[in-house]
Amino acid sequence: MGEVRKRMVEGAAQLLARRGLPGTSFAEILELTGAPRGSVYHHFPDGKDQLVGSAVDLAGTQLVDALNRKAGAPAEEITEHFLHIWHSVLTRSHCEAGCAVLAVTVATDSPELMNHAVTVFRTWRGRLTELLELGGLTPLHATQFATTLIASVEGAVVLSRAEQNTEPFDTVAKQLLDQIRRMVTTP
Amino acid sequence: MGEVRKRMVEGAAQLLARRGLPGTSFAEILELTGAPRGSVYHHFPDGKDQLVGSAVDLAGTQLVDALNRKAGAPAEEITEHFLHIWHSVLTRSHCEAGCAVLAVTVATDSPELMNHAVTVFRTWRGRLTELLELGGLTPLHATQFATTLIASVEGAVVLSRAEQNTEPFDTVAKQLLDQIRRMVTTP
DNA sequence: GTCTATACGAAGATAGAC
DNA sequence: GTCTATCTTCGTATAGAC
Repeated sequence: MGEVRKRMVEGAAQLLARRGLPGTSFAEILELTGAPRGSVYHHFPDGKDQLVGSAVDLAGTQLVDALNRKAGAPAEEITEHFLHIWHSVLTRSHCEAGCAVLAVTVATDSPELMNHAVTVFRTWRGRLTELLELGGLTPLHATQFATTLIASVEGAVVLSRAEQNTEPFDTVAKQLLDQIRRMVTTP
Repeated sequence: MGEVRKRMVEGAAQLLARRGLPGTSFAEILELTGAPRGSVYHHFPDGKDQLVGSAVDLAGTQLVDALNRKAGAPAEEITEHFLHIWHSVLTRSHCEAGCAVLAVTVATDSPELMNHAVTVFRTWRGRLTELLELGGLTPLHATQFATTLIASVEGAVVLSRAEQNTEPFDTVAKQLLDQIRRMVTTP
């Protein structure tokens, strides 16, 4: 896997999160990464869809990798970690960035690209469910809470980005933590 | 307010919800509504931003109007109604449509348009807070839950649309109802 | 692998007649 | 208010040399 290609995929993921699908053009990616224009279709013969699809996959695996670092921890800690990751996305970008995968789902017409996004969402739900179950939740609670956690955080990130303020996110995060604590203490 | 203009705004709102900001082009709007091409810049002298901004405003007021029909009802019923509205958006469109306001926030570069979206989100939070408080919640619980309700539902709609299935939404909705019931019974 | 140049199409916007 | 025609910009994609 080439170094240039990797930088382009990372750049695309960043642009998706910050400016959405229409804002993720070749011109912007090349400017951001300094990659050579001539190599775009060398690395991505299928064009933009292939590049964006790779960026979605990258965003997917990055989050899974981050979650896996807490494998075996109690469900409450898994939740805290998941919330921390997304809080960092907001703070590190001064509330300019959101979720690259969500950005694709609401703007693409390509079934191919949508499949990438769906796969990532499924993977997140699946892995989060496993980790929560490993962390002490019943299988039912684990699946249900994993879904709510992802949905709520995705929505909270959207609200906080719109407001340019982490307050909406923090408010939602607090309630999610309350919820997981109740689940842990009263099974 | 002209009849044609109204149809164009409604069409834009629908396209935003279904195909996102890039999919909401003049050509599509004209095809969908049958409006005359020649009158686009007559009704919207400031072009696309003005049209999309109006569509966002429309989506905003439509939801507020729908919520207001339950004014005075218990908090649990307000919550059910809010969930029902968004569930209908999914089922009526066979999971093809989502939230027009969210679609704009993650794809626009225009601060002007973002302001429209932020205002709508704030209005929703504000009105929902009032209705929940009117329905028996403490002021603190009302603000907090209003934010969580909007964030969770927005995220759940995204997941369900991606999956082409209301299951993620239903899972999240169930937990939100559990939560509001706990808030009502244990103040 | 990378370059320049360019074709092609889509979408937003404008001009001027009716 | 509505029409046709046209301009411009931008973004994707291709061609062919180095």
